[in-house]
Parts: sequence; structure tokens; C-alpha cells
Amino acid sequence: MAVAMDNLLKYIRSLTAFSDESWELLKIALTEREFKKNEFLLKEGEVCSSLFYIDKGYCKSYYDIDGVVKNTGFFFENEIATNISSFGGGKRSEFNIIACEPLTGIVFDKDKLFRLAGQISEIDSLGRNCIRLFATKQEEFSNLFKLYSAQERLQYLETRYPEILQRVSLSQLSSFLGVARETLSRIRKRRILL
Amino acid sequence: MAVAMDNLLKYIRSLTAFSDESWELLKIALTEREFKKNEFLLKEGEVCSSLFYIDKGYCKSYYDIDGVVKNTGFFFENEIATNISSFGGGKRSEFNIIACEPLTGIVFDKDKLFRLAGQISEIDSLGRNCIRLFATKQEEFSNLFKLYSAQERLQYLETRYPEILQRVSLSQLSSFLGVARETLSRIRKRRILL
DNA sequence: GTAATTATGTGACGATCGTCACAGGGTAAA
DNA sequence: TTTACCCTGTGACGATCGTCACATAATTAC
Repeated sequence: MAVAMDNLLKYIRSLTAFSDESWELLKIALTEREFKKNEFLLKEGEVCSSLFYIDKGYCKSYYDIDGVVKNTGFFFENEIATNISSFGGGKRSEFNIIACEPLTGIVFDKDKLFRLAGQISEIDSLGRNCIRLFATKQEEFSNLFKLYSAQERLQYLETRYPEILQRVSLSQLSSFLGVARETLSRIRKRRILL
Repeated sequence: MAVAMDNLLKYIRSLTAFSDESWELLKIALTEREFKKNEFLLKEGEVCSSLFYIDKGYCKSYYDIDGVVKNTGFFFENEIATNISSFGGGKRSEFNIIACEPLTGIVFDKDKLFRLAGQISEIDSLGRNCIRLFATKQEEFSNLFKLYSAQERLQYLETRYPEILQRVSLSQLSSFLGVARETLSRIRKRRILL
């Protein structure tokens, strides 16, 4: 659908100046793709060779630690999901990325993207801005654990990222907040009573 | 000292290809500087306009929450310290960066650096690699809280980042690990008995 | 060298958390 | 409709944690 591509262009232009010419060239590296619910965007052990722009639906990153699922991130419409260290450093991914709903995305091919970035400075600048956004968000969530209690972290999500609470089940959210499912259930109960 | 500059060049070349010519140009944006113990590299409320390459000594980033110090990062020799969202996004910093020992660093001036990056692709590439490293590290530490208990986080530091434990006092480290000072003291005691 | 400051350990105690277990509600597939 | 599965809540209980308090060791400043 042309709609997904239009959305991506809007997203890109919200980040950095981007001419129509750069856009036409960037398209070489782009492929629209549908993922079914529970389909993998990236599997543990693979080397990540794509960025995934999410147009519709959402996905999550998770570690499988001795059979226990630990969710580390949720990615919604108008965001980019990837494994930054695997994508940039060529290392095998330690975690999975999986669609939590039927998902429409636009896949950035790494090789083509790098070739273009070497030639077109606007595409290069786009890449840097994406990484910077990613780094900023990681830092934000990392600090949550150092600055706040579990209850305060939940409050933070409610005010700053209400979408996560609306769309992600409590069971899925608990490991992201670093607590057991039952604990999150009780924190929520405590909060309602105040 | 020329030594600090030599170390920086080695560091840069460990990240990305960097010609002698690029290096001569990059020097325009660099200033060597000494910081006394407890001197600020960056203060809360300021806009961060520098990257700090650390040649000797170490520093930390911390939030002051109602007078309580919460340490969020430690940066040692051969690392770059900065506030990535303030540096890249022009926002006021929410935290401080302060020298924990007498510190020798090389300061990258943002304006000059950006001007150079626009012209020299090797300098541009260096910038992207620095941001990527930063993002990878933030992700790593962020996931520690989602995957492991306080005791396991301490173990992780011991094996992966022994330098932090050797040089940072327990009191300083506790908030970085997301626990109270007394708790960290007891965790350490528990571990010795095993 | 002495005083002041900072770092560490530890006891006590209440709060919170993780785990196991089980019950009920909701949804989707057969 | 019935069955199966997932999600949420909750009780019990032991483990861990945060806080306050205080003692002592180590470091730093004068």
C-alpha cells in the first residue's frame, strides 16, 4: 500500500530534512512486508540485517532465558524496531523480535541502506538520527530502574507512554517493568486504592 | 600532553577507518582539558555542547532527586562521556556529569565537530559509531534490570566490567545497581559466603 | 598528627517482592 | 456449545529490600 510509504516519509521528515530526490533513492532499500501474529521479525542467533519501520500493529523484543520469556521492549506504529548492536556491529542477536498483532512494516535492507548512505548525505543523516533516538530511549528506560521504584515506573509509563498500557497485557508488561506478573497486579491494585 | 591525543587517535582507529588527513582536520574541534576532582563536566539545566573523551581518571553521571544522588553511569579511560539527548537534541540536561578523580580529557566542540562532519565523511562516520556504541551500552544496562536480580546484576558487573567494582566505592555503586547502599553491602556478604 | 569527613558493616523492623497454587473470566477454536 | 487456552486476581509464605540508627574503619583535609 502506498499509505505505509507515505507514513514513513512523514516520519522521516519529522526527523530530518529529506528531499524528494533522496526519498526516491531511499526506496531502493525499502520493502513493504506483512507479518502474521507471532511471526518473527528477528530470531535469536541471527545477525540482524534490517530496520523495521512499523506502520500498523506492534511487536516486542524478548529474551528467552531458560524457557522464561523476558520482554525488553515494545514497538508501535511510527517507530523503528531493530537490534542495534547486531545491526550495526554484525553480532548475532541475543534476543527475538516478534509481532504481537498482525503487523505491516517497511523493511530497510542494511546493505542497500549503507551503500546509499555512503552517497547521499541526507540518508546518512537519517541513519544517525534514528540511532540517536534509539539511544535516547534506551537511556530513558535504563534510568527508570535507577531512579524509581516499580510503582513509580508504572506511573511513568502511564503518563509518558499510555499506549503501552492500553495495548500490552499485564502479563506481557511485567517483565518489561522488571517485576513478577503477580506483583504488577498488586501494584495496580494499590494504586487504585489511593 | 601529546600522549592524550595519541590515545584518542588509537581509540578512534579502533572504531573506524581514519586517515591522517581527517585527524589533522578533526584536531580543530579538539581541546585538551584537566578537571579537578568533583569538578563538573556538565551541569543539570545546561545544554550539552561537548563530547568528553577520557584519557585519565573517571567521571560519573548522576541525577539529583530531591537532594538524593542517583548515579546512572560511570565513564573510564578510553570512553566518551556526554548527554546524548542533550548533545544531539539541544535539550537541557536533566543530570550532571562530574569528575570522580582528577581527570584529563579531550573535549570535542559540538559546533566545530558538526561543521567538520558535514564535510569529512570519516569524521561523520566516527560520530555515528560513537552514538552506536553508546546506544548498545545503554541497551545492555537497561536489559540487566529486566533480566536479572540485584545479585545477578552485581555478578554481571564483576565478570564484564571488573574495573567499575575496583574503582567505584560501594556507596557510589549502589544507586547504579538500583538498590540501597545497605542492600548492596549485604548482597556482597551473601556472595562471599557461597 | 589530629580533626573532619566519608565509607562500610550491621541490627531491627516493616514494606515489598517472588514463587507456588488455585480460581474465575474472557476469548477463540473445534 | 463445549473445550482449551490465556489473562487476571488473590492467598500464603519465605526471601529480599528500604529505611533508620549507630558503630567502626578508612580516607581526606587542615
